[in-house]
Amino acid sequence: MNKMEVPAEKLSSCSTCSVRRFALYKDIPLDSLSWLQGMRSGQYRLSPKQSLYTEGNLSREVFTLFSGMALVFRILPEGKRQILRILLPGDFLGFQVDLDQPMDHSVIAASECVFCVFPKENIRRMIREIPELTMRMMELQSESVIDCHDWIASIGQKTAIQRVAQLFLMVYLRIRERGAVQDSSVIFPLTQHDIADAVGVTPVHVSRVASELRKEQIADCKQGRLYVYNLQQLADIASVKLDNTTGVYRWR
Amino acid sequence: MNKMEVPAEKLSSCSTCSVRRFALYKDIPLDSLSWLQGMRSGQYRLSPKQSLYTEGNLSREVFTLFSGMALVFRILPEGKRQILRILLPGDFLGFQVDLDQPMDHSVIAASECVFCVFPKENIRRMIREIPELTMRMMELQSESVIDCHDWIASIGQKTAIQRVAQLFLMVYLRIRERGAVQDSSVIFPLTQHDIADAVGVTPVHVSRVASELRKEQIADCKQGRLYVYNLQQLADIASVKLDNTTGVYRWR
DNA sequence: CGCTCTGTTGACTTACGTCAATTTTTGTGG
DNA sequence: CCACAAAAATTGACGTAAGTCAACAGAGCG
Repeated sequence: MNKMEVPAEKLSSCSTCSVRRFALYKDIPLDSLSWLQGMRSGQYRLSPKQSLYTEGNLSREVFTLFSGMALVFRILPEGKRQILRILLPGDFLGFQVDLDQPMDHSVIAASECVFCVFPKENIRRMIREIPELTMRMMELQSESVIDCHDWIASIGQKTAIQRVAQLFLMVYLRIRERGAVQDSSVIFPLTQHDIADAVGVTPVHVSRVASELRKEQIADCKQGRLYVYNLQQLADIASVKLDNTTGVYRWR
Repeated sequence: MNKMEVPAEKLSSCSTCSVRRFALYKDIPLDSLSWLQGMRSGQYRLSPKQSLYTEGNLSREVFTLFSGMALVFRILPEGKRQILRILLPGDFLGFQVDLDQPMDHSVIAASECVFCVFPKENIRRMIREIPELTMRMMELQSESVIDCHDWIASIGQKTAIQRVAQLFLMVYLRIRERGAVQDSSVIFPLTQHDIADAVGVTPVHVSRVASELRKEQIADCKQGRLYVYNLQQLADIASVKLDNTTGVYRWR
């Protein structure tokens, strides 16, 4: 069996959820949280490499990643894989307006993952009943499109080292928002093969540019962690303008 | 002055609009069309190369392309341009949930264009007042994300000729849906430079792969038109699976 | 302890980029 | 409608970033 249901007594609770502020539900008032939790049908636990759902299949559920890291990807007819999105805790996935449309992508766990599960009908009900949720939903979708634009511009116009640098930067900053930086490093379970499929180069070449970044003491990724030694230089290489007007470096 | 307001007596009318079936408003009941038209603040006419709005600026308006072809793009710090979306009649653009967020992209006309203009507040009102519009809005956003996924997978994993073939195919099929095919050709005002910036290769190389497709009698693009002589072969080269279960070739 | 997965490194190939000269097409004004 | 300039496309010679192939070295795991 692919994914495991988390037993009822071990389910995490929405009211104390530390990643709710990144989730679809971030603006739901505290007194509605138990109602929200009632909408959730459960949680799935996945081990690395296990699949949540697959391209071409229907899915009756949508998800919020609760913990771990997961990959959204497609397999092309020639068998090549393109990674489309890197999922971090709080990320919402699997939503489609048309319930009977097959998924256009697959999802696998990159590390040990827990997903919160919501039947699609519940999501539709939630959207209908809570107008703010509708706006939040659109906000998330708009962000998705903007992220896609970043990704397209990176793959379309940048060199291999720039793309890898941008990927490292993006993941690092996103994890940092979640407060999970330790000694300027973050958990990073992707293999170089995964990175290669994300940025559209060969694994061998990823190895080369990664060792370049290591040699220059800018960033390193080893033993499941990503070390960023010089954020500004990493951004310069990626040719990304960091906004640090607030004292904290931000993406745009 | 960049864009020209269409004078009131020459405005096109929503009730007879031939591209409404592709637009955000496609499911609005006929008796609400004058109300819809009241939400529209006017129309802009743009000549080729003129800009509708620019990355980094705020925009108080959203748009539906009524006629012509336009390009959504970004300029990267090094001055390179990545085209992110090709706009056809009926396409909705410029929407963001947060009214004070600057645009993440720019839009220019590729041919003579007319855009329907809606103040953002009106769109928000429309969404609030017409629940079906909300769902339709999400549907459009989901489609946008799927299109982005197609685009990413193409430039991430395919060769230059495959990417160009996919672009030709996509544009051809989308225009064909709109019923604007003549002698197996469609209006196509993009230059090879535009194509290059869309698929992430050099204009010189676009010329080479285009002449390859011409030599093989598969497709040709000249004098502002795109000729598709062999749709199936074009799809094969692009490595796109066409669905012709309905007798008509469709993208997925 | 051996097996598999992941990453590294070197030699060689190739798809695509760059530069530059030339032709063709498009647009504009007389 | 033609003349002209500007823009777009083509072609060839040559350069280079990244791909391919292959051997090898650690790391993780039963």
